[in-house]
Amino acid sequence: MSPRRTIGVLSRESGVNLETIRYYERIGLLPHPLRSTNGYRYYDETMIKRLRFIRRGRELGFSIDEVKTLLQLADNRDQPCREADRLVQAHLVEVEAKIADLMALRDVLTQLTHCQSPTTEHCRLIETLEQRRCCITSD
Amino acid sequence: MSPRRTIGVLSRESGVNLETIRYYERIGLLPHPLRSTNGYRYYDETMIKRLRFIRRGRELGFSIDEVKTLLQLADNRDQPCREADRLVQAHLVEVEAKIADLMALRDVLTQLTHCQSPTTEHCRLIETLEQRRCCITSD
DNA sequence: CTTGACTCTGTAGCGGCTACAGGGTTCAGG
DNA sequence: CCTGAACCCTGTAGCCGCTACAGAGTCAAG
Repeated sequence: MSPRRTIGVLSRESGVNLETIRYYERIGLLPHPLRSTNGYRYYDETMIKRLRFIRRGRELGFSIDEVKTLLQLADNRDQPCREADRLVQAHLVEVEAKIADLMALRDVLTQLTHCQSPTTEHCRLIETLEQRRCCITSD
Repeated sequence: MSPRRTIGVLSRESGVNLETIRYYERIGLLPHPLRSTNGYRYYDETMIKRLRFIRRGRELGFSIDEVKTLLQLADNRDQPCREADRLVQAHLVEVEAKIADLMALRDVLTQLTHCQSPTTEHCRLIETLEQRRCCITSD
């Protein structure tokens, strides 16, 4: 008999932090597992898959709620793919907006680098913070 | 006599949320203002500048602690500009890393869009979450 | 005198974890 | 049989940077 899959084992197998697993259970992202008489959680191997699914979804930047939806979609395979596609599209729009924001920010910061002023009296950054109307236009 | 500058007025003048101003005072980013006998905070016009400075620093993505440092630099103009430059550089590195991350993410997401599968049985996103090793390489 | 707009303090919530404290359990080595 | 390490448990608090109350006091216009 292989040793039973406690939370620590599952954590190592799935690559998800042990405390995070308990957190996911608490917020309803993971089902309540079986408990031994000593109160320990024991998991079957389907939980590894489920946690990896969650981890990948999070790595792709989906929120917990979105991951929850995706899990439901994965569990009910007869539903149309449109919902998943919609999530991806919406997320893609957000990511692209964030990229644009950061690139504008990068341009401003680049202009502020390599200021060789011996004092901050004429420091570009400080002057920018004090005088400019607004560096980032959107919002 | 113009009406005294209460926190609400300062909020409107600086573009910083009223509750945020109180929060900044609490964490030591803003000095304690004068108080009237009724307990109301009253601000002089230098506070507008200070708050705008903070707001712009935040818009540029600097953390509260970094903004605190920048405020000190702005207050002590005889110090070399190097410290400010160092902050900008470090921040720029972070921003560029984040852009790179998001662009990789965008590429993955783009590949996942426009899945026309009538069910999620062969949905690209779901399959990706279930099967792929890892979409984002770094970490 | 009332009404409504302001102000105050203190605390709790957001997301997504992470890190304890203070206890119980299990197992291997001596 | 005992000890100690390595687990496990619950519950709560902290992180960041705000934001949103509740419940109270204050002020000025009509």
